[in-house]
Amino acid sequence: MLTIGKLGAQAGVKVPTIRYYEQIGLLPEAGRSAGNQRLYGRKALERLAFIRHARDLGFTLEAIRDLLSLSDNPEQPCVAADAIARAQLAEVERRLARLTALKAELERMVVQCVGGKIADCRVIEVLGDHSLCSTDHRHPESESSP
Amino acid sequence: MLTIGKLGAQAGVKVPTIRYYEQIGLLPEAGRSAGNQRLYGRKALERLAFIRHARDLGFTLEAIRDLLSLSDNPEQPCVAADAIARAQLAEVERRLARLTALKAELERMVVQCVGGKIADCRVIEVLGDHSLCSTDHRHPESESSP
DNA sequence: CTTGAAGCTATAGTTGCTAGAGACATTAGC
DNA sequence: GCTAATGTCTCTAGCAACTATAGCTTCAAG
Ligand SMILES: [Zn+2]
Ligand SMILES: [Zn+2]
Ligand SMILES: [Zn+2]
Ligand SMILES: [Zn+2]
Repeated sequence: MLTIGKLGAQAGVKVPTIRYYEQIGLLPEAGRSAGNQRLYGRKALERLAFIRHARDLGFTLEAIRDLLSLSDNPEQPCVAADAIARAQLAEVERRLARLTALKAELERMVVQCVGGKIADCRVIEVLGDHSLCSTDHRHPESESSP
Repeated sequence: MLTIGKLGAQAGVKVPTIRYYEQIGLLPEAGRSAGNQRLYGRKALERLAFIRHARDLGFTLEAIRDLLSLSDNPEQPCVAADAIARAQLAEVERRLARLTALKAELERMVVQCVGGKIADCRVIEVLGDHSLCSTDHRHPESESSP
């Protein structure tokens, strides 16, 4: 049996994050010790490691919630899980495309600046005028982190 | 003079976002009409377009705040602005590297799954065990959107 | 047996907006 | 001139996915 701190250390997840996951129902309520401290077993560690890994791969908590409930039914077909993964792949590919364009623009900006006064700075100039950009990098819609 | 709606349409920024930018001090308080409605001139439009463009390029509002205050002093040297742009470029490059690794892992996952039961699903399996991954894609630290 | 680390709850803050409620202003049609 | 439809006003609350703080209690080492 692991305390929350050991569990977090094993899974690479901070203690408040574990409590947060429990609060939003991603982890089941942990059993408690006599002194009211959470205690975890091997299954909880596996589940938390799954969450951590999926987060590392950029899945949202909502997607992870679905993946977890799928993995709780091992006899079901896996098409739904695969669809979630493919959607995540598509999302990553979209971000990749956008970041590639951003990188190109940022490189252009910093390379073109010859380093004088702000009034002549190419960085400031380009930021003020998208028509100076070489690509259409504008923000289409929603994203999030990884 | 533009109302907030026209300004937003011109700059490609939603009305509540403009009010939010004013609230956090990124835009100066706008003048008001007799009926207490905000009115904007050409300078406000330029400033808002600058913000929008910088957001599109992934700069944080904090970075944009600094860039704006730099651009308000046109006689100063531009090294600080260039440093902000280079930091943003570095950030984009870090995200790009990470997303590239994620893409590889996700592709591996979906390709390896032969589509049977959840119990045999490669997607679920890999999510549960990072040692099945081909790269070290783990989340080092902070990120945010672009 | 004492002390310091680790745990507990509950609340609030982060970033960059977005959505809603309910009241006032402006504009278009008749 | 009047009314209805937008547009704008303020204020508050909510989103993701945590992180931080405060003020407790419990546990483990010396
Ligand atoms: Zn410069
Ligand atoms: Zn541009
Ligand atoms: Zn599968
Ligand atoms: Zn992995």
